[in-house]
Amino acid sequence: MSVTREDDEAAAINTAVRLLAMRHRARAASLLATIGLNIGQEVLLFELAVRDGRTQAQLAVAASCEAPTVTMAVRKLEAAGLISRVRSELDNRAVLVSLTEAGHELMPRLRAIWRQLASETAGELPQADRKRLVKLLRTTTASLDAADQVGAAQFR
Amino acid sequence: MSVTREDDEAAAINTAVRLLAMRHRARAASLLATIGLNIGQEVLLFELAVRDGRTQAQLAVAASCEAPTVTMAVRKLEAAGLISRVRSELDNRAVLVSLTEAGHELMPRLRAIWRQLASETAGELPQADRKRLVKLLRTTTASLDAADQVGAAQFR
DNA sequence: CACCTTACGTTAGCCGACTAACCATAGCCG
DNA sequence: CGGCTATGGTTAGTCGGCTAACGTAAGGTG
Repeated sequence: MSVTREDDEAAAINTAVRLLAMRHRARAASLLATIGLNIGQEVLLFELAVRDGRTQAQLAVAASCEAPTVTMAVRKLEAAGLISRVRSELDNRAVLVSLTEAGHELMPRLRAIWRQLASETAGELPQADRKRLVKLLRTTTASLDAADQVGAAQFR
Repeated sequence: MSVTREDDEAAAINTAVRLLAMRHRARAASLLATIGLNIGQEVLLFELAVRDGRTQAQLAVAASCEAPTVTMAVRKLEAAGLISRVRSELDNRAVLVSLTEAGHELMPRLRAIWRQLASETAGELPQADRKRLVKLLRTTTASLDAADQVGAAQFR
């Protein structure tokens, strides 16, 4: 058996991340379904609630996903009547996305679901641990980003 | 603006989890690709390395995913020559999955990649924080599991 | 023994995320 | 001005995960 202590630690970290990711996503999907949303759409709604009338490209950056993902999500949100899309007058390529009245009205329920999910995730933790958790999650995410930059840079 | 402090905390937690999940998965996929693996397959290989000759149903439980997911992953791993499938003699429904020679030989490289990923994720953290991170991830995962049980129980 | 239920595995179909390739428009610059 | 490059958005196709439904085998029970 050539499994070292390091292997065990690596497995512990990687599987812990993977399992939380799966559970959190699954639970989010389940909760969002109760208000007729699919997962992935909520991110855009939250972003638009903060600042309306942004382009899809801006939303992709804000949501930290790719353009085609935004295209599909935005299309379904529009079909659901929650957002509207209008061509920008300043840039004929760009599309400005805004919350409709229905979209605005949905936000309170969406926020409630988001609080519920966060509570189910970390609600049992003491306040200090919750802070720590978020901090650690952000640190590790940033660390992975940096590694990915380097990794990608090798192919230039 | 009806966004409370609680909403902010909820968003902080949920987005932090979501972002780490995305980055970690993406980086894992990128690293696994260097040894010809697709994401999702590594879990089964690790499980088989621990105990060989398990049924797909057992693997599904161990990998914490659903049966059809195992079916597809196992099929591709077999096509890649890394595992073999034989019908169980004790139970004609079951299929026993085992690592092939090639599968065993791949493990060291797979472990190296897993260490690399864990290092890129949490390598910059002091040892104590790494411990804390894993503990927090597991606690939150368990918490979500419990919530999901309750949530699902409502439909009975 | 026959039946009903449970368990294993597969198939079909859906969904969100990605990449690659494409079209159209903007913007820069010789 | 003409053309090159960069940018916004869409389309097509892939992949992993899920649920639902199916066929088959095992196993308990009347």
